Amino acid sequence: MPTGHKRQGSALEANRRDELLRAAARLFVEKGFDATTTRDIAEAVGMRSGSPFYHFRSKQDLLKAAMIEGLEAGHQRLQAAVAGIDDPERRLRVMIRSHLGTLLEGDCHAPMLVYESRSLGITARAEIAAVSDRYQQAWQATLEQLAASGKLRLPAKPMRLLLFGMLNWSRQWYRSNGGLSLDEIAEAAAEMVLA
Amino acid sequence: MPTGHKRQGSALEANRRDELLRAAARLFVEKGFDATTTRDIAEAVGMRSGSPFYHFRSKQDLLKAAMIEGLEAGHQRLQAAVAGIDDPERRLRVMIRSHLGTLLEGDCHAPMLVYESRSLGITARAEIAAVSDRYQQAWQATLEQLAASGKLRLPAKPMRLLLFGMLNWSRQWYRSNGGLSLDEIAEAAAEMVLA
DNA sequence: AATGATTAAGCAAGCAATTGCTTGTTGGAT
DNA sequence: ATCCAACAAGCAATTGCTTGCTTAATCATT
Repeated sequence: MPTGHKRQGSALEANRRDELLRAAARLFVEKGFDATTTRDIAEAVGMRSGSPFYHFRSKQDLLKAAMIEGLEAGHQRLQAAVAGIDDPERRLRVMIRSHLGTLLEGDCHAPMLVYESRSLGITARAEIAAVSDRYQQAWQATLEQLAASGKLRLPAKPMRLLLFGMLNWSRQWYRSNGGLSLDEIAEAAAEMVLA
Repeated sequence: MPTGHKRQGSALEANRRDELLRAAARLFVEKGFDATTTRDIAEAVGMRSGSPFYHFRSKQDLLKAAMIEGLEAGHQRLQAAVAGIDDPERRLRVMIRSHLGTLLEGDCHAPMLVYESRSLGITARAEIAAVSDRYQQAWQATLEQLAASGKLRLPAKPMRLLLFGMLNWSRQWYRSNGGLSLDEIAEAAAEMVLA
């Protein structure tokens, strides 16, 4: 493959860096940012205690990178899910289901890292807020479309805030093996939003 | 005052202990449990770094006590608010407003400490869960009453979970000086719950 | 192709600061 | 005289992070 874009060294580098990112995200969500030591993260990927600092300048940098990566993965998943769906009601239902998926499925749970924002400096917090805002705007647009045709029980903005509360808070009580399924939660939430 | 139940020494003790509890609760909510040092707490009430340990055996004990105190204060506020209200719809509205009050008004914000449960040992977590359950049951009862007369948009249990999500998550975006007021949030939430 | 220079990636060791908590002591109210 | 409440001082462990070095892979030049 003479036109390969990556030398082997670079590929390995990216892999290890991603491993660190994923392990850190998992541990941060599991135990919280402060309760997770850089030694925990290193051990999780089989490195020595100081080695992660070759890939990331600081522990906070690691958190910031994990948050941005997780937010953008969720954003792309959302965009892919709604692609080609024109009916706004149907689109909202798909968005709700997609959001619950990134929030509760798999082992990453990256969106919940946003809750650890306070561990970051103000400049990093602003970066996160910018990425997060783009995600919110996709929702705002769809909700306003629904509100315009009288299909929402509340104005778009308060509705968005309350809806995100319902969805995000589900991380506090959702258990994958019992109780409501993701589809059921999604349908229940949609039921409350739509008039 | 021969029948006084408290000597002055005890009264002062209780005062200082309560000061510690309130300061700790505020700091824990503000910065998180791990990011708050026992020195922060001591300084907040004008003590030296080791003195809080005269009143509390450990930092975790301080958190546990603050959580229980906050939860029970909220519970009493709720009970007082609904006393004598028989109409279940009216009672739910009052409960929602009361819950938002304990959550967002004043400077204590104790209910949000529940989110710091993971910093506790399992036995302490169980104690907290027990107190928290009593609070939830008051809601469950009222919601079931409403569901029985067909006034709920969803069955009582999922409705309770989603409702608490809407309300508790409001701490993430509510600002006392702009946007929606507590009364407006309460009304919007009630609107979504009731059929 | 062979050789020397450079770099990527990580290890070993440890530093400086912080942390929760303990110990022995002291002033003041009863 | 007694004892509550707090102080002064510091210990032991942990923490994020740094430094100097090693190993292997890559690159440039002959």
